[in-house]
Amino acid sequence: MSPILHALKHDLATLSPGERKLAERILASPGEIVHMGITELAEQCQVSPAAVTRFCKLLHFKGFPDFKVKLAAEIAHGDAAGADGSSYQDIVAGNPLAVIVEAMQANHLASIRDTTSLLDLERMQAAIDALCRARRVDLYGMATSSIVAQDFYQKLVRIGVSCTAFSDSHMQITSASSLAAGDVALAVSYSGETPETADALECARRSGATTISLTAYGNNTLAALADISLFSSSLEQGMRRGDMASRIAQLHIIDILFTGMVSTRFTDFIPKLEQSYRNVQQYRHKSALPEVEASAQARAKNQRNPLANEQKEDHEYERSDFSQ
Amino acid sequence: MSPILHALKHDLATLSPGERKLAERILASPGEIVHMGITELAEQCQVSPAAVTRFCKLLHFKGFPDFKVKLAAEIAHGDAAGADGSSYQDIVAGNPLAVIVEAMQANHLASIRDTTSLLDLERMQAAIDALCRARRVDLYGMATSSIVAQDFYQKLVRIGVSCTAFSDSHMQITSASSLAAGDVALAVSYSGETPETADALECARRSGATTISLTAYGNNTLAALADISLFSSSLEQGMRRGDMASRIAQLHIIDILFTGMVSTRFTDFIPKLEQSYRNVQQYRHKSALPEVEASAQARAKNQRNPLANEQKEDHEYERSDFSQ
DNA sequence: GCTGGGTATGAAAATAATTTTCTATAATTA
DNA sequence: TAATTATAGAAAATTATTTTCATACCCAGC
Repeated sequence: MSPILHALKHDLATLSPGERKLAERILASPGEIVHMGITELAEQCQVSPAAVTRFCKLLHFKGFPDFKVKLAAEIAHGDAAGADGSSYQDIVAGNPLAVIVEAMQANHLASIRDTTSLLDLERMQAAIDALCRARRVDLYGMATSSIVAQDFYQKLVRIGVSCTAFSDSHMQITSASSLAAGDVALAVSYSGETPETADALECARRSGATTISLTAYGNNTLAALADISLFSSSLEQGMRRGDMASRIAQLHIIDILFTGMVSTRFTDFIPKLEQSYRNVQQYRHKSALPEVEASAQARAKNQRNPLANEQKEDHEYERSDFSQ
Repeated sequence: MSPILHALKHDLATLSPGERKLAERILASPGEIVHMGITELAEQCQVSPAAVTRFCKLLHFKGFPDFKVKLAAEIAHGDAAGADGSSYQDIVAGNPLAVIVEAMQANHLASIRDTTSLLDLERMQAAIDALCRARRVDLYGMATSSIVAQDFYQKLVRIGVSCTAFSDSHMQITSASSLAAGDVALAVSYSGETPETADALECARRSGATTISLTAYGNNTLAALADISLFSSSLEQGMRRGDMASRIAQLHIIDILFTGMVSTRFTDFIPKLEQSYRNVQQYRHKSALPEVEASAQARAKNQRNPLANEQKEDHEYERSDFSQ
């Protein structure tokens, strides 16, 4: 099921009566909703059109039309399940490797696709702008989410943005306390309910920083706390180890943020980026175990003589100038 | 390509000038159109809004909103970006965000697909078996690749595999020296030429450990050094910032390795996995800033009263039992 | 049982989006 | 050249959506 519908079902219990009527109607036949006007839907649920708009805002959409378009995209994904494997598959025990591989691919592909179609470009742009203007950037995340924070940290350091990504929650708070207006704090959490991360973001907010959250789609504490809330696709109930797909989706968003930043301030950032890679190559210590090179050369077919080796290396630096 | 876009392209020649301008704009980036109003599209094409409505009617839609919803559903099917399904797009400067998003999606989808199809299941299985048998696992990776190593580290710790993932190259060597036969060392590097990583893997090999490499596809030092070499998809030449896609692909492989391990030794690993998540919830400290919860509640409409809040939390633990 | 503060909700006003109608102009043909 | 038709915009009309505001409601505290 699509992230939107999944989130709806999840939140059903916490919604007000009017909102629940809407949620139930939408879950009953999402395909019809996308061809309705706001008035029609409101009538069918015996609520006012205003309630529908409110409801869509609650779900973090810009309004009813925005909701319709995103919903249409998502239920289209669901239809395509099978052939290309566009729907999430749970991962269970004792499976042959081939099945695991297929399921994993399906999950990862679906989570990237769903995340992209949920994306709100304006909010994304707002986040990019804030990050570009920031004097300092703080990144918060625990456990799985700390990986995502670390990843962004590495990227930001390369373009000379001063930033921290402590995985220690005390340090997170300490750092958050020293933020100022114009700075940015970005908090990552799959559930959006990790207390340590929420604390840090709240602390950053009080310090006057612009706060950004990156969580699974749906209503959660972190998203409510943040000035700009970004979402990755959420998985169905019963999807154990959903954090694998979510982490991929979150990195996908980080990549978009980062590329957006570089694109926005191209002339500032690109030289720094290039320089940082050149310097890593230049100042890198040569192998500590000289024999490694020799034994590796003997085994690697493309490194038969020193000249070929040199050429390969040069080429490699150019080609993968942004990679390790 | 979707039927709508296909029909548009087909009819291009027969359309009037104004209509052709619209058709071309729509074909240029269908993904943007679905988030536009009729006025915005009209302006960009320098035609009147009336022309847009006429155009939609011509295509047998009820009107512009109807067209948008149907188009959204269609491009969701075939993911407009990388329509052919498998070609990488380079990421350049000064692009509008929508283009960046499309390119990023295309790259990530392609890199997961390509990686999967490159997969050698036998080697994969061999790696899984070695990892399952290992008394101890060492993970090596610098910079970007250290993220991947850290990620695997977190997963392995959760199932009680003793393992290390130092990002300090001295510690890597130190740890590698103390490995024994039956242990496993896994080295991650996009280029496969990172000297520090190669040193560590070589050292591990000399200690008698089974060595596994995870690099971009192709001949490289690391792959030559390893007993089992695993590959992620490599990007085309000239692909700058290829490490974004490569990291996603490498995590994809890590996920397969991990799931394969859990699947192989299900009864050993699953209880540990579950227990580790339960313990994280149980021993977690409550929010250090009590007001956070209150202020979050005030903002999060789905947490309107303490009872609903409790219910939500309980439910949350069950649902996201494997996530932060 | 009343009071006060918050929540939920709809009515109506305001705004925005879309469609229709009407008209003008340019192109085409008899 | 005049009649005809296709094209396309301006403006009006319509419709859809959002916002604002007022009210009713619920529940805790007195």
